Amino acid sequence: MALSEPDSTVESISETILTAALRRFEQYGYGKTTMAEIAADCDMSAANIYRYFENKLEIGAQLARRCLAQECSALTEVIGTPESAAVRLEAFLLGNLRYTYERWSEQPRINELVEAIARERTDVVQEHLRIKQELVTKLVEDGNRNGEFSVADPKRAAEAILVASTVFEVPLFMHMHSYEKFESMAKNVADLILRGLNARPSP
Amino acid sequence: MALSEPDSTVESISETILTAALRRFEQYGYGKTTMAEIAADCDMSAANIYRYFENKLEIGAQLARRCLAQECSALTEVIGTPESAAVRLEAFLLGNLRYTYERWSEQPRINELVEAIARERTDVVQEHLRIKQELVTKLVEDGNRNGEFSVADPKRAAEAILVASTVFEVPLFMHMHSYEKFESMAKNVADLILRGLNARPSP
DNA sequence: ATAATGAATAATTTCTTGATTGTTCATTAT
DNA sequence: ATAATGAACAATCAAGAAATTATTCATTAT
Repeated sequence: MALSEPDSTVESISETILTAALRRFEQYGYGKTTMAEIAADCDMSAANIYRYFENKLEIGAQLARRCLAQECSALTEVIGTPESAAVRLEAFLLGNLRYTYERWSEQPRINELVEAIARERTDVVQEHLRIKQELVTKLVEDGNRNGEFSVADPKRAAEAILVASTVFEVPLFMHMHSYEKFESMAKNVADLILRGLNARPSP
Repeated sequence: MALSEPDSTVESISETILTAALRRFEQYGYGKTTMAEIAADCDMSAANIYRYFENKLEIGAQLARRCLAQECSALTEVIGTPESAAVRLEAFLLGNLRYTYERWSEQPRINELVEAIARERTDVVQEHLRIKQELVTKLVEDGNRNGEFSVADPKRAAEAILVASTVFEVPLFMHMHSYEKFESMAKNVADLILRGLNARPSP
């Protein structure tokens, strides 16, 4: 059961603990796994974990950070494509949705972790949103640069875009519609954001 | 304690019950008020309430419907203004936010009711959203008519607008920011929706 | 007939208590 | 010194009993 980890630097031991915790959280959920179990998986005492992590919630927070960072890097790829900014914005919204939905439907346990963190470690979520906003800001600036967009305040626009895509980011909503319905909603929102409502001077 | 209600039609008695229930729900919350208490306020037995309502949840559902209908009529007023469609759309988003925020901060008990209904009577919420979508559809069509907007599918656009304003409709989010912050977010979203990201042919 | 009730039942909630678990710390090993 | 532990303590959780409450229905009033 023990994870093989020959090193014994603080980093590698922390890593061992995180890996063990993740395995437990995935399989049994955050609430049901005990510090003693995590410790046993690492061949150490529960008390010793506290030399590496402040408490259980902090272990959860670090894992959640990784999980969310993974999402961000997936979205970064989507955004880094050589497509038009418009296409990439829609891909961002759809990717956002896909990630949330798949985590909700395929890893309900991990989702339990994310919800606990959202409740008790607001800072982690805030930071995640900040990073996402940076991503979108970059995308909008990109669109400005190549003439697709003409947005005066890209940061402001990025914030609005994130706010508008809240439904696609929060697992809580996922039970309300089918994936297909959400997909159609995301496309509609992308369309709305891209074109706006204003009439254009017709040529 | 009894509510004065001289009539004895089914409607008036139902009304008496609803009024008593609302007073209890406002003061003590949905969960804490008992059918016996509501009945006592109406000078009748708990059993008799079941001659007028299927069960406690149905009383809650009817009150929630009224509460939500009140919101809709407030928003209808906002939309019925002789302002431009753009101004009215922003007013709609801000009104939406204001209603949610005030109910959350000033009537936390009633909010408890709304949450119970959202969980166990999805139909009531769905209907509310449908009506709201109609409102926005009208507004968009209005904008189309007077040349402010040029939206091919107003219903579709209205759906997207509602989806994009989810944060302002769900009490659950209200604790995340101050009212001022939300106000600024709503304005940003309104701006985004109205103008879109696309570059316009500059005159 | 219709309206209303009290008593009976079923479902929920609350409370209590024991066990489990997170966390600390004095002590032991390396 | 640093790393690790077992024992102790406090907080939380779980199970089941007790009580409360929603709901039904046979019966009584109007």
